[in-house]
Amino acid sequence: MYSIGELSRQTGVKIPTIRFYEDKGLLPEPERTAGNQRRYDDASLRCLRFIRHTRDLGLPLADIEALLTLEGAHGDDLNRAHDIAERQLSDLRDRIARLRRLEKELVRITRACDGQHDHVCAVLHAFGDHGICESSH
Amino acid sequence: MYSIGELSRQTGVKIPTIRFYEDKGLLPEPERTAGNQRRYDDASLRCLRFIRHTRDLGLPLADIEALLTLEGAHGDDLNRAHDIAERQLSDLRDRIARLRRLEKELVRITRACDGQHDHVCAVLHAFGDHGICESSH
DNA sequence: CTTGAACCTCTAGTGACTAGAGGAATTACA
DNA sequence: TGTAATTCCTCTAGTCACTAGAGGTTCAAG
Repeated sequence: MYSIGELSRQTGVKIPTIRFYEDKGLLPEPERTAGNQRRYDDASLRCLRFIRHTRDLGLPLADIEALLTLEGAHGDDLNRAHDIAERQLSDLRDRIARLRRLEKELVRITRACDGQHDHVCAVLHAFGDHGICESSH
Repeated sequence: MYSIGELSRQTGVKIPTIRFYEDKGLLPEPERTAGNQRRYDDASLRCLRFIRHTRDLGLPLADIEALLTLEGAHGDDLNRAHDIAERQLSDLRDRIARLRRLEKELVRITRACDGQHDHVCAVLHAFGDHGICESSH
């Protein structure tokens, strides 16, 4: 049995966030002491680790909830879990591609006035200048 | 002179968002018609395009505001603009590196049950399994 | 048995919008 | 000039995923 603080230490999830997940129905309501404090078991620990990990992967809480209700599912439901993962992957690839384009442009911008800022810095101009960049974003 | 709708069409920024920027002090308060509707000039249009573009680059509104107040600045202030751009670039590179790691892991996860979902889908297991992945995130 | 750390609930704030209600102004066309 | 459609106005509240703080209670160690 863990207190909320211990659970927090074990998982790296902050205490208010744990309570927030409980509130949202992602984490099952734990037992309580006579004094109303939360006491968690290993199932809760695993569940919270699952949430933490999937959050780190960038899944929104709604998707995580869907996955949690699918646990131990069979047949079609499993396809749904698979779908969530695939959709997530393609989202991720989009995000990466987009950021790569922006990186290029930021490089251009910072180069624009590297070294001498004599009079008018090109950075400000470059920031505002959408026309220069090759890709529309 | 543009109405708010026209400005929105020209820049791709949604109407409520334009008003929101004005509220936050990013966009100067425009003139109004006798009937209290906003009328924008080309300076506003340029300003909004600047905001739009820098937002697309991932800058938070606070940084954008800082850049806007630096417009036409000299000397040390220009270094600040440069700093904002450099900081933004390194943030961006961090984000990209992180997402690349996550991509790898999502690939692993989706591969885990490609094809046959006979009985227990490995996706769910893989999502929860933090130990498998090479990098801690 | 006392003290200090950890816990409780509840409200409100963050960033960057977005949606909707309820009403007023503008524009297009007859 | 009339009227209907469209656009605009302000204001409030909701989104997501937390985070911070107030004010009070309970637990664990010495």
